[in-house]
Amino acid sequence: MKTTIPAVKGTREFYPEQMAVRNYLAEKARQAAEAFGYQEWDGPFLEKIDLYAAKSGEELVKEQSFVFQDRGGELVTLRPELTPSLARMIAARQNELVYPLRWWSFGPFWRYERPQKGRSREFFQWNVDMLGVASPEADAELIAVAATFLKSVGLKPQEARLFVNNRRLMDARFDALDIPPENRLAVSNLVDRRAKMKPEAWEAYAAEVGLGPAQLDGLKSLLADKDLWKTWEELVRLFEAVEALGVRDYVEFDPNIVRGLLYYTGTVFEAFDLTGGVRRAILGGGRYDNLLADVGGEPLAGVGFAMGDVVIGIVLEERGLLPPFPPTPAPVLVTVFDASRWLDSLRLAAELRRAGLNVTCYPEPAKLPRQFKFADRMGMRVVVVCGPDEAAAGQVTLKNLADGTQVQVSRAEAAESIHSMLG
RNA sequence: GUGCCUGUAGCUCAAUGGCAGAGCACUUGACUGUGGAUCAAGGUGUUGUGGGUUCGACCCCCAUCAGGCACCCCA
Repeated sequence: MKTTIPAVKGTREFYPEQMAVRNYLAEKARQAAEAFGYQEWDGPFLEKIDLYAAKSGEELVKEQSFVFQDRGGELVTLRPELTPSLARMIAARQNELVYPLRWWSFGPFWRYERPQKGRSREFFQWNVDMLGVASPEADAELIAVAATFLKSVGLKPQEARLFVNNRRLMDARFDALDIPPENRLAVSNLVDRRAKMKPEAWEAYAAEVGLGPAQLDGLKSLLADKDLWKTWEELVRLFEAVEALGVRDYVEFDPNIVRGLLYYTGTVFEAFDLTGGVRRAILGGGRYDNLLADVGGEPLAGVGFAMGDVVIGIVLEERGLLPPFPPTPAPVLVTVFDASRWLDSLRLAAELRRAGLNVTCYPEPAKLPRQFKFADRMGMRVVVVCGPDEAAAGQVTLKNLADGTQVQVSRAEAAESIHSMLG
């Protein structure tokens, strides 16, 4: 026992019940993306570190990447995000691809962080992007994909919501407050930080950033103005489109959403759990119209979002929204009565499989109570017994574990009876 | 990278500085052709590791390792 090697810090082990959750999330993500016509794609899991040097934040590359030297001496990293791979792959075939391009992906990512609630070092992320369209209506579609997903996993508008803002709007308002362009990043960070700080500390931070009392008052009333979006055409059109797409109740304007990533140029949005639990964003995204040009491609407008599997998993777990997953994919157990009937049980199981059923045959002769208990604990629904009595009569016994009833039928019609028992 | 908290049975956790325990789980039986419920019986620990204080340490002190939570950053 003492010699066991623990799992790597920040990784998660997917026992069958956790694997079922992961597959469930991936499947719901697929359905939401495909309902809007997005194509599935993926990039490499290993990339050269240089790919991220250009556009990702300094910290992401220098502090949070799993970097190592390969045998050829090259510095490679387990991918910490997908967007740079997306930009490269699109730039490489920019003239051949069909626009507007709608792509989605679900796969593993790694970031060397201190693990905590909602954050692990190895996680899965759903990415959805549209390139080639610069309209607010395109932004609205991405928001609708996200809202469709939230709805499909059972989250109601009063439980989870997408908060939307626009960087150009905020920049215009910062200008109106005489906040110089070189201070915008610092002020954006200030806004981003507000929810996590005490008011006094936040105001002290504001002074540090260089805001005067009048500017601070202006900023505070700006951030309190829930109707600010009505003054900005892009957002007016976005909300009209969101309404037309049928997800308006999942979307709300919030001037406090700015997001950390540098490459967002217009619309930005984040989804949060409204019911407490986790204070982290479930998903986040926005418009990035300069990214392709920044990696050497022709200018190409883009909008997209990413959702990690960890936070949404916690939210659904805490809200009791995860459906029950049967432990086994086989709802039928064929018992082995004794050694003399062993091979016949194998034959019977094979017959049932040929009839389209997923069937587990108990792997050895054992007392029936043990075999029934096994079926019960594995969540099976029908147990098939073919002992000496049934065999002599050419029949099998079928027991329905849900209600305890059982019937004897001829072996030839066993499969059909089981099908009808399973509904 | 910074701060706080926690390491005791397979799991969740007790134990004033004085004999290391309970629940759950597990195995067996009551029930040798039928699961869940109930009852009974069964055994499991280098108290994370190394040192120190003490007549005596799970408990106090130091170091170390591991984990959790928050910050940072972000999905």
